[in-house]
This record gives sequence, C-alpha cells and structure tokens, in this order.
Amino acid sequence: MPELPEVHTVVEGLKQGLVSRAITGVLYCDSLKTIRSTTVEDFAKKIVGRSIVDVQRRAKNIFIYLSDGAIIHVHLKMTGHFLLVPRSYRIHQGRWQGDLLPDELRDPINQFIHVSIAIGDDMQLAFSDMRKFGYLHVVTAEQVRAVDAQHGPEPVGNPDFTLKIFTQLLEGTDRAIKAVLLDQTRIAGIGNIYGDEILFRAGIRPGRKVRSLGATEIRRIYGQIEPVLMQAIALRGTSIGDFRDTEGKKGIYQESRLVYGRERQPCLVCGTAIERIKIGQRSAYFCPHCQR
DNA sequence: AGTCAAACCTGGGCGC
DNA sequence: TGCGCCCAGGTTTGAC
Repeated sequence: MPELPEVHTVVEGLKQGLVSRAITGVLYCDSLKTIRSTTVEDFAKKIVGRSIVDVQRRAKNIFIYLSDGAIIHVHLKMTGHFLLVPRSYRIHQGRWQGDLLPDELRDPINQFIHVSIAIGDDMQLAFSDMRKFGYLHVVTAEQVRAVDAQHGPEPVGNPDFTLKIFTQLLEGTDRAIKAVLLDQTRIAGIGNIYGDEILFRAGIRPGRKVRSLGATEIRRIYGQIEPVLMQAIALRGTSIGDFRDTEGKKGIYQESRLVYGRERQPCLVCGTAIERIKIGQRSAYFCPHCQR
C-alpha cells in the first residue's frame, strides 16, 4: 500500500505525537508474527520504559529510535498502518470497542489491530494490518545500517539525487523502466501508483526497455520523480484502498492521479482509453497515445 | 542478469 | 444468495 509519500505522512504524524514521550506498556498483541518476537513479554521487555527520541523514514521503512539505543524497525507492507489515539479507546479481538469512537476509527480498515503500545498515560499507538504482512521489529543500529545499505538514493529533498546519478542507476540493466523505478535497491520509495504517474507525466511507456531510452527521455522521467512525490506528500498520500494516516484519515492524491487504476477510462489529456498491462507481475497503467 | 511463480494473509469485487 | 476465481499500493526467495 504505502509508498514514499504515505510513509512520509505517517512519519510526520508519529514525530508529532511520539517524540520525547515514554513507552509505558504493551496494551494489546494478538500476533507474534507482527512483532517478530517469540513472546509478547520479550517484545515488551525491549521497549517499555524507554522514551522515543526520533522517528525517521528510509525508503518505505520507518525507524522509531528509543532512548536506550534500540530501534523499532517498521514496514507497513500492503495494509499496515498506525493509529495514534487516546488510551481510553479499548481493543477487543482486534476491533475498537465503545460508543464514543470517532468516525475514522469505525472504518472497517481500522479494525485489524494486532499490536497497541501505551504512550505516556494518555495515548496509545495501535498497529492495524488486515493482511499481516507488516511488522514492528526491535533492532540494533547495525541492523538499521544494513537496511539503509540495501536501498538506493532518496528521490525527494536529496541534492545528491542528480540527473547524472539517475542516469548511472539505469546503466547496467535492460529491464522495463517501470520495473527499475520500483526497484528499491536502485531508487528508494517509488511504488506501483507513483511509478505509473511519473511515467505518464514523462510521456514514456512503462514497458520501455531502459537501453532504448534516449538522454532526453531519461531527463523527462527524472524531472517528474520529485514533483510527483512532492505533490502526493502535499496531499497526504493516496487512499484508493486502505491507506490511512495516524489519525485514521485518508489522503487525497487519488483525486489527482492521471492513470493509475483508470483502465478503459479516457486519458485526461487526450481522451484515449487508458490501458493496463503486466510488467514484472505488477499492473501498469498507461495512455497508448500520450506515452511512447 | 532477468523473468516468473509462489509465499506471506485477508477481504472485496465480479461472473455465473 | 452462494461459490469460485481474480485482484490488491510490498518484498523476498528460489527455480530456470
């Protein structure tokens, strides 16, 4: 689900609500897989009593830094999301209980709580994840460095992500450009939605082999990466299916998207029907007229 | 090096 | 209404 803009939105929410606050307990856990621990007690022992000193994003990963040097490595995968809500909201069998819940928390997508951590004496950080692909894993700084090393450069707000670097990233491969944009080891943070939007705005078909791209075309793609991601950040991400921010609220980029999920609908630029093909086992949407 | 299927899980939508 | 099938924003692993 979440790509760079969504993870960014979540990290901003977590920073605001968590930094300099203490973890005071584990209120709920029904999935050891989600916390990657053998027991809930083991997980609790590693985090309770520490305070949160920082929250950072790297690619689609979230790192919650604790005062004793431990770090909670979070990956939301497809459907994972955090809800930062009053501690008085009770959880029963993964669902929110009570009559006084705000509408956002009644949303069915927020009824798959697998973990909740007490923050101070008034808040809780709950993790809802329908498909249970996501995780909260307590790791060391060394493990964080390993995750960092597995990823390519950050494409937003990074002066080192130059056209020259982007061009170099495309060398040594001849896969479809869409597959390369989604390859986290080459560029961090782009997923299926923004990959399609970037290529549409660049006028390049997703199936184009990298070696077939001229310098001008590479420049056009490069030129759309940061603007697309920044616009999505400004709109707090895309909520076509299940993305929610830390208040349980939706983003609105889906209202601005030009191709993703618009199969058979008219291109918003030329009116041609948008097509869908498979590239690297993923759906790719494009306009056969605007993209070459 | 690249592609492809399968796996992790669960729910929603569609055709019949 | 019910059943079976396909789909899903991510990532990893293993086979060919």
